Amino acid sequence: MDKKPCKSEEVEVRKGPWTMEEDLILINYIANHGEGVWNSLAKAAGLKRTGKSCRLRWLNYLRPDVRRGNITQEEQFLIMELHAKWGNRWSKIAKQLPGRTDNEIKNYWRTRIQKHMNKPAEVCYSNQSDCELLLDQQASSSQLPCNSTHADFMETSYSPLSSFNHCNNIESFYEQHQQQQQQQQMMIESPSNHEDHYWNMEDIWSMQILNGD
DNA sequence: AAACTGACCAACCGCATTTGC
DNA sequence: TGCAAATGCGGTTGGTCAGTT
Repeated sequence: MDKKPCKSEEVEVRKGPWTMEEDLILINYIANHGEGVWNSLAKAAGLKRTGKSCRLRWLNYLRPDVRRGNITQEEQFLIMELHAKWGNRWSKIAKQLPGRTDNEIKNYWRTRIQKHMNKPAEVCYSNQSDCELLLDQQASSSQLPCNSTHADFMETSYSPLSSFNHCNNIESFYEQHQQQQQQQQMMIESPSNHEDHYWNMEDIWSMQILNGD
């Protein structure tokens, strides 16, 4: 992997995708010591990552309350509403969608919504009334009435995943996790040429399921 | 089957803000 | 009050994969 020597001290800094081992170390460390003070956390945990990288990994992927899976129509509706109100304030928008990260919303906006907005035939809102028109169109095709509020959505359609209790039996989880991966590997008979062990979305989901959801 | 293309998303980078001394 | 370090945020990049030619 890409490694750069640091200016002041010759410390290796890992970049690129996180391995399962690194994730395990980070989860374990935070389970025991809590999050925060990321630079010293990274050092204390023995991770060759920057504090920034650890924080990002934790917030966007490893946090137990991160909600994976497709953005629902109701969430899309809410994102569009909030973006019309606040612009590219992704973290602010993300706070209104529990379990979703600013990075995820930002990516979603750019790859899905913005793409459609650029099409000339579609409504591109430049003011509030245009936006409301678009939102009404969205809402009419969803389960929520067009005058639904954020609170309506939250009460009716959002059910947060129960947090996994990562303090307790994380080691046994990993044993199960690895066994599952091996079984899946055998089933699909796909040659694995990765030297590192990478996580995928399903791993995180199964983590939450295994821990009592 | 191979090459190409576009969509998606994890992770990095740089800058702004906050915090602690 | 000023400075350095830590943190937070938004923009961007690069890798992967699925679909198409």
